[in-house]
Amino acid sequence: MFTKSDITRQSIIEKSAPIFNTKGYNATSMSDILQVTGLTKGGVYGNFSSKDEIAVEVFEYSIGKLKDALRFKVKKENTAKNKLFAILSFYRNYSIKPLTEGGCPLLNTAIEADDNLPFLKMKAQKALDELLGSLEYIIQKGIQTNEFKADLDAKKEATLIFSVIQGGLMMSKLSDDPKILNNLLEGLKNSIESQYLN
Amino acid sequence: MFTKSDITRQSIIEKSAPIFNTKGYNATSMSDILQVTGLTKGGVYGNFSSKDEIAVEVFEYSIGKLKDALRFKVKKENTAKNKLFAILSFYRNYSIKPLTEGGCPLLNTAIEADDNLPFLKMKAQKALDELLGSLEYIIQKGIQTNEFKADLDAKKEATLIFSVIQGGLMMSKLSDDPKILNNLLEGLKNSIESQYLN
DNA sequence: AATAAAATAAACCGAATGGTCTTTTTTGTT
DNA sequence: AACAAAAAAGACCATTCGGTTTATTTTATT
Repeated sequence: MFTKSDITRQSIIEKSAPIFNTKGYNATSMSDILQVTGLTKGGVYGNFSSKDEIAVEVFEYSIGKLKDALRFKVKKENTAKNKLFAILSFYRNYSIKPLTEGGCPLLNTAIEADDNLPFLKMKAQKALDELLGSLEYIIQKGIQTNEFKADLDAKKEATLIFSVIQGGLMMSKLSDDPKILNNLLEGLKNSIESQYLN
Repeated sequence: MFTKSDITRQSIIEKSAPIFNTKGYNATSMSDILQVTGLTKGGVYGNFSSKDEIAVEVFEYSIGKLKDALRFKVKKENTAKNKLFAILSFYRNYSIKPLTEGGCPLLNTAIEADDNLPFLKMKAQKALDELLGSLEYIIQKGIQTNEFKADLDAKKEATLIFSVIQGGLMMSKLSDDPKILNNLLEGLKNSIESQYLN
């Protein structure tokens, strides 16, 4: 059963997620969180011991949502090619319609945390490993089933695809132009079609 | 002639740059700046009207240094291919040996500023445009001189190269692993060699 | 050397920060 | 309905925030 505190806790996480993802960890204040949750300090600090703890759980919540959405789209496809295409299609227009307001939580957290917030950096590292791992796994499977060329370097290709997505996201968001990312995704699609397939 | 205040102003910018680029705009406090410059509030606010003004000039200083360094390396080469290679070589090990402590100021500023700091976002937008433009120009020139294939899409290729660099930077920095970026750069080099040349 | 101007020091300001603590309210159990 | 336990309210705290103001020192000009 869900205790009242479970529900409040989850509500704090869900309502704070867009703030952390938009303003970042440093610029998100406790009073922001109080405002968006409608709670007072007692209510929040009764359920979390610190802002850091909220930030960590918010990140895991946001990244979990992203992973779930990707998994859902990938699972529906049967070929490695179509699984990769599903991932690319997931990121189409992501710069203007992200899953969580503020853009990609991995990118945002990675940049903000890498020099100063080790407790968040660790979580982001793990998330990156998992996402890259999934991508690599799909490609590896494609090779094993003879759908993809045998000499493909799965890890290398996974890294390339993900770097294009993340770099493209940054550029599209900065330029307020979803086409930058979308064109890159189209390019990836073409090169998968022309270079991966047997 | 340089007035005393010119020198102090420049010294504040240069000494603050690593802090802004490492901690970000929000996490950099005026007292950080006082500490690193050895000045007091009077000394700093006599030369700058606000923290925002310092942040903007620091960004332009850091991005200027990056552009200068790139220009210097590019100018030494005579072919479009070698100019592109010079750019790739500039980013080799950038995640562990950046020009300015804290990594790429464009990437850092883009991510922190895009939702909340419009005055910095504008500057980062302009910097991205210029860097992409230079890249595109090199490729375009390569096409015009018949060094590169005529059907190359210069803008598209420039965007792809830069997205890989920026995405790779993020991943290398997050994973504390320069090889991620270096391998991507090597891949870019190979694909320029095999797909651009006539 | 005297003086005017530029630059810096240092005290001060109100507002906001993350966090604590006690009191009150809400909840589930009997 | 009574009561114990859990949860939330809200006053309170020291510290830090960016920024202002006045006094002092340093610099350049004569």
